[in-house]
Amino acid sequence: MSQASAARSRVRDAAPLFAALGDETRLRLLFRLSSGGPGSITHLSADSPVSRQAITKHLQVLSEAGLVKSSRRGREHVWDLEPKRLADAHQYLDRISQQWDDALDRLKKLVEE
Amino acid sequence: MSQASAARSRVRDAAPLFAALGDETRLRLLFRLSSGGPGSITHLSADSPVSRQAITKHLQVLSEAGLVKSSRRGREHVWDLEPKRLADAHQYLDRISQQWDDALDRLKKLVEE
DNA sequence: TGAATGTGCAATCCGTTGGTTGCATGATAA
DNA sequence: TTATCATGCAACCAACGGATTGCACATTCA
Repeated sequence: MSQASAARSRVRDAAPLFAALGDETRLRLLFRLSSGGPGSITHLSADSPVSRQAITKHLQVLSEAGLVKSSRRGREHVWDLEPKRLADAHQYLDRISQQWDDALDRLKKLVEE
Repeated sequence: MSQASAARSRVRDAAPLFAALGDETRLRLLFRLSSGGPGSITHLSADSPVSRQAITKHLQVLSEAGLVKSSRRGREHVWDLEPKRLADAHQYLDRISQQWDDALDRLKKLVEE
């Protein structure tokens, strides 16, 4: 795979991931899950100002982005974090800032010569 | 400030930041700026499949999120990265994964007792 | 001055999204 | 078995977002 097409597929993977993080309700859900542990939909929507259905939809979005996963326990659906995916987001940011630092270095050397 | 309200204001700050990152065209712009250095609107939109106006709007969004800044040079507007803001995004992710690790530790100790 | 270049502004379009409400279904506990 | 509780499904709505086009304005260069 060429460098350019690798960059394209990175972007295609990263955009929905960040988009999923780009909503207050969803971020609150993530904070809630990371501090309070796994929980059912009803449980999670009890802490929230919006309706249960809204929470369901948000969990769906987070799930499609790979940030959470669910498992059945009796009649409940219990949702939990998927921390690997957070690490992915980290990596994308690293990649950008690394490129940036490299570019600055090149510029610096160019000026110093 | 209480812990809860600090968390709320973090969320309010982080959501638009991630939302700005959650678009393919904008991510490509960031990669382009981080690897190719600063550039004018016309320059940046030359590399892109979408129109110049679209690029302008995206730069506006990135600017409101604090990820880029512009300066005039003659009749051009030159846009550049604002790397501090990338570091902010890093921090938010750190906070979530840290909380998660802490929660896991607590759970572990609870089970071990 | 006049032509070319870089940008901004405004209107418009259409798909997506965040949210709601109402009802149906499926599992559990008394 | 019959309430009850946790979800799912569907329709609907208002607002937002990404993109386009057309035109105006400002700056520069010949």
